[in-house]
Amino acid sequence: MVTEREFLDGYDPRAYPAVAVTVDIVTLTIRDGVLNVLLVERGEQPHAGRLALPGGFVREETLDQAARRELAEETGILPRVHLEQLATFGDPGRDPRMRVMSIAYLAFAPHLPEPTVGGDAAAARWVPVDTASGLAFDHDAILAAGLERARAKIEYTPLATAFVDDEFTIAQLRGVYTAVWGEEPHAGNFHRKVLSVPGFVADTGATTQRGGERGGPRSKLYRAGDARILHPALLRPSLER
Amino acid sequence: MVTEREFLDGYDPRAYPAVAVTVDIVTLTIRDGVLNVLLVERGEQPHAGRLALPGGFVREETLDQAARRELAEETGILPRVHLEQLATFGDPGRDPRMRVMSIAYLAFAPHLPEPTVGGDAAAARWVPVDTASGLAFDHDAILAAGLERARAKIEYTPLATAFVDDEFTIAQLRGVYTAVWGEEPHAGNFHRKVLSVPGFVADTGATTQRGGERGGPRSKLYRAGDARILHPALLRPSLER
DNA sequence: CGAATAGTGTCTCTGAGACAGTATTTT
DNA sequence: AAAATACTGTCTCAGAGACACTATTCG
Repeated sequence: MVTEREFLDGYDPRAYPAVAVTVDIVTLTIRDGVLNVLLVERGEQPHAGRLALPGGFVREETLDQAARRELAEETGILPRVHLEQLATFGDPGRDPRMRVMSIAYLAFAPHLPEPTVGGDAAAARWVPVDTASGLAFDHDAILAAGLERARAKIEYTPLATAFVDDEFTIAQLRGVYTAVWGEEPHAGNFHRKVLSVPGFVADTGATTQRGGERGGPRSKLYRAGDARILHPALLRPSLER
Repeated sequence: MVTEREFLDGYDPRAYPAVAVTVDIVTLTIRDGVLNVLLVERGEQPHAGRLALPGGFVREETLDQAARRELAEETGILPRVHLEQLATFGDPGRDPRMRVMSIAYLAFAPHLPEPTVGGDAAAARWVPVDTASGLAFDHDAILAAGLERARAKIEYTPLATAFVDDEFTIAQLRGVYTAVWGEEPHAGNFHRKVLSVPGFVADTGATTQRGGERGGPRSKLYRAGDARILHPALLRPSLER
């Protein structure tokens, strides 16, 4: 990594152009069957009034801690959120003021109430991903990277369970795939498949209190299983193969 | 990302603790059937004398450009190397001198001569990944991340072709999978599979000049095809399913 | 010649997807 | 009753893996 000539003990960091390091978070959830992303409205220039991903400076903490802290500040506490590093965006000029390295994180959240504006954010709100464009800075690209990661990740990991409540039905889980992929898997085959993948879901023995709103039997309730990867994977129908 | 209160127009970056930003590169190649990684020997403290991943400071350039530039400086020019961002390592204390954000890159290189020590590196050399441990800083973890990425990536992309010459035989391609995965796919099934995946390889019409060293027919020569993803994928035999 | 290897044939088993059918619950 | 939905049965086809076989070329 750091080479000898450039980074001697006597090296003075202040002799180099300053670089700011931030984390920006693509937080996804599903509301009314639609994939939503958490955005904040910028109050200051540049890009005042535009929507942006929540984020902030990295302090004396790990990057993961920084992401978790920022997310908690924006939305109130988030106990069971899945967080993972996505990619780092640091091209010159992405922020007009100075060089900013943004370490993007991806978060999968279950359905939550409206975000509590506890932190810095002037106004944080959920926005359907279809209508989230024209974001500040290069956040359109960061969001796109997060969406693609999420779509790929629920294929071979049980992370779709991070979008639903602790106990859920197979139909609710299917709703996650429908919302994230933008297309509905075949209900019957999906059902059998989910139950056949070892460790994906665990039966609770309970069922829902009533059937669907427009009829239908009560469904069994499941919990997330202990598998960390899905074998075999659930592959997206499209993505021309 | 950057919030209003913390990053006003009058914000003074020098008021914050300085952060250095580097790129570190996991460069993989195959030498004599063994997966090797490019390492440099550190001349200065900390970790003087230990091996480390090559890398250096990010200048006024994109992160991809920084990685490509550093790699060229360490190894002489690299025309057809595949480079991709891996992850960012920036926990406090990973460098004892100051906060250093390292944006790790992964490079797939065809077999190359010994690296030309054109750049900063005191001594750069290829090291079999099996024997590459005890690296400086947190480079063991970065290397591990690179290896796992490489192993997964050749499953569903044609990037294994980045490890071989422009024209190659199926057996050479199989050697790539053997070296990267650490286990040999079944020769006959591998052969048929590679030819059956659309766009993985393209027939050149030519064959090798002679058969194997210990006998066997001449093999056909192929070039990389135009596929960017492999359908269906080549899955690792192990990785208990 | 004997050994090694390229490339192909074939069989079995798993799993994906299409489709249909049954049971249960709603309005 | 009619509609909706949970869940299951069954068929077909693609593909993975095991194994065997032929053809070619080396020492």
